[in-house]
Amino acid sequence: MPATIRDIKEQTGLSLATISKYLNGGNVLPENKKKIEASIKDLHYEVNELARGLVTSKTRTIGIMVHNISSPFSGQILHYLTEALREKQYGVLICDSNNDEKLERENVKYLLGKKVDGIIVVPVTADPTFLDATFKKNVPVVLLDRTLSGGRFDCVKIDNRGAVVRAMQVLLNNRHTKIAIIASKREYTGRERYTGFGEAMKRAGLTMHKPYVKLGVHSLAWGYESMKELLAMKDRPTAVFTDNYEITLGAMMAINESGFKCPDDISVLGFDDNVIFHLIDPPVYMVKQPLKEMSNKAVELILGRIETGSLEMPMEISLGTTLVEGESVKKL
Amino acid sequence: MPATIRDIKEQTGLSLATISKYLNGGNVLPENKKKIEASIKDLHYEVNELARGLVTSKTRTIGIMVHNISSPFSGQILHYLTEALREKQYGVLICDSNNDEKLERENVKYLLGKKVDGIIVVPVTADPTFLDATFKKNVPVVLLDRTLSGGRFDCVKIDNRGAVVRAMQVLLNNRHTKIAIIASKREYTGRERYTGFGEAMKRAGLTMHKPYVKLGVHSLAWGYESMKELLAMKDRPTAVFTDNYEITLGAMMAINESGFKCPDDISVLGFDDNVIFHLIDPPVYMVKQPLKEMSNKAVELILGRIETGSLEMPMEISLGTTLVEGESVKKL
DNA sequence: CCGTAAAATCAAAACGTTTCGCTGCACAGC
DNA sequence: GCTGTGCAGCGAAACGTTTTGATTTTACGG
Repeated sequence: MPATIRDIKEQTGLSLATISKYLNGGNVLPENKKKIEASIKDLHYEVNELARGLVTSKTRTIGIMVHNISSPFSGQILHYLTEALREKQYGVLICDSNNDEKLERENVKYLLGKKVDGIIVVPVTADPTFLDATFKKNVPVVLLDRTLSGGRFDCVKIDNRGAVVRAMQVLLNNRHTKIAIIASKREYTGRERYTGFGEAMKRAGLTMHKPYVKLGVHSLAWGYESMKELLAMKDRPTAVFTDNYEITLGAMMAINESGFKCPDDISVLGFDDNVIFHLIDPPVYMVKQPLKEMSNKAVELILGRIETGSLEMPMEISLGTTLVEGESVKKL
Repeated sequence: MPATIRDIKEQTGLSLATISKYLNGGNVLPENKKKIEASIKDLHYEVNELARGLVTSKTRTIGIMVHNISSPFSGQILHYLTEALREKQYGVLICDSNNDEKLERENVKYLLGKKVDGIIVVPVTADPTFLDATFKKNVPVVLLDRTLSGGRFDCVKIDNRGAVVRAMQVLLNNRHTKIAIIASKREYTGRERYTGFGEAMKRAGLTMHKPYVKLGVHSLAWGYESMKELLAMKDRPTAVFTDNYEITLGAMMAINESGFKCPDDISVLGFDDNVIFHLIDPPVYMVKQPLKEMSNKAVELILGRIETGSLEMPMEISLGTTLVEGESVKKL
């Protein structure tokens, strides 16, 4: 029912090839150009992307897989990514891996089936094999926020270790020595931040007290439970570093419910800036990631690969972070 | 490079038609079935969805347009929607309207260009004409959370007025009479809730005090500024109804910063449940929407339209809400 | 006015499926 | 032994583009 290039051919008397050329920005005589444009308007013609995709095997669509679509982190990342891609006339096919390795594997298959031109992924799994198929099909991949071993893919992330080492100065400068950490050990970011934490402690000449180290999963519940346990200790830590948004939130909930006061009884230093943390009492001292810059860089990288077909070595880009002051750290 | 149905034809000696029939679940002789399956495995064949889509003009893809992808509401909705659609083997093309009418209009065009089989939309614009094109192209649309005038589209939402009327009982039962409202007037939900608010006041024999009515936009800032103004009044309201997540959050921020205490100095009743509101001090009394049920219903509706091609009258489904108790309302 | 290079146009093939209408076969009922 | 019915299978056409290599038109210097 909708008009095709063939209808335009009938109306203008030109050949398919010429019309196609016009549609793709080629040179046609001004006179013919006029005819074609008039005909397009008259017939309400729009190109059928499916047919075009079939012959070019390009769809101008990027697949995006996020670890968990309902986290605020994903919300912001998706906002920036879709904005940047839209600007370049690319569409996005979004998948939620829901922190599930099996689903993540399926998502890759699904996206390749949809013939996306490239994939941006915030990975759940540490094992990079789930992306093998993209390699075979020559579909470029850019990792976001978390890298994978093997160095086979471009990656945009932040310098997690460095960020934590610097942030820890805040606690150290305020003379904290009994410092705990609540982190996720399942993800790259959590492990990196834990490493940074260890480094900072070591440099300060402090030793890590085993019961103060709470490595678990990326969830509000883990932050909540861990903080409860820390607060219940006879020998309470004076400060806690919390790995991410969900854990920080859970930890603050635990403190608020417990009767203890932050920062009087316990100080908190968090990761992942969010407007929430300016609201709650007290405002939390946080490490803030440059989400917009990360997103833009990821888009730039993947479009570079797609449009130049570049096979250069994958590059890993680490962006810097900033510190957002709060009132959750007490001077001892 | 990837194997096609033609390669299978060569290997099995069968015709294209037979192989296609098999791929689409038709009956073939057990013997041939074996041959085809062996060949598929051998060649790593997978159907080219682009080619299939070209001839069937179905893509098994649903377009989803949300008013603002970085809001927690969208995050949750998207999570449930993608989950339900994935289960039915449908993919999703997600667009962020970013609260921008122009972008919303473009998104419709974009999705239709991508030949989606249907569109689920949380609309920004009140004027339904931006969806006209879907009508012409026979692409079913389901509205989510907000309906549009004209009654031309299926819609899944909650009973906003009723929810507010019932929620207001909490304030009324606690003998509040000086009640303010901070709401967005740009969206359907805000206007409906405002109407419900008015109804509840009227039924209780109370009159709305103009300065207590803050109708503005759906943003943290509006909630924040409005609450500041309310607090600055000589004749302060004793309670405030806040329309949505962002406004409630902003309002709580304003209270916390102002030196006033909730609920001692001012009570708050909010809309949109979120884990945040259990954390902050005090936990907020809230109306909670059944997001999962809403999402599932929307998927059910749109797949029904697509798969049966039904042209029945559009239906509007209103689901009920629940009340989540908090400590933000004071008994007078 | 001719010859030639460059630019514009053309017809036809290709992309990988599904679908249409037809043929051939086996089997049942009379 | 004939007719009728139903099922698998088949070849060919269709879906709406882009691309290729050949051909025509244009422009221009000599």
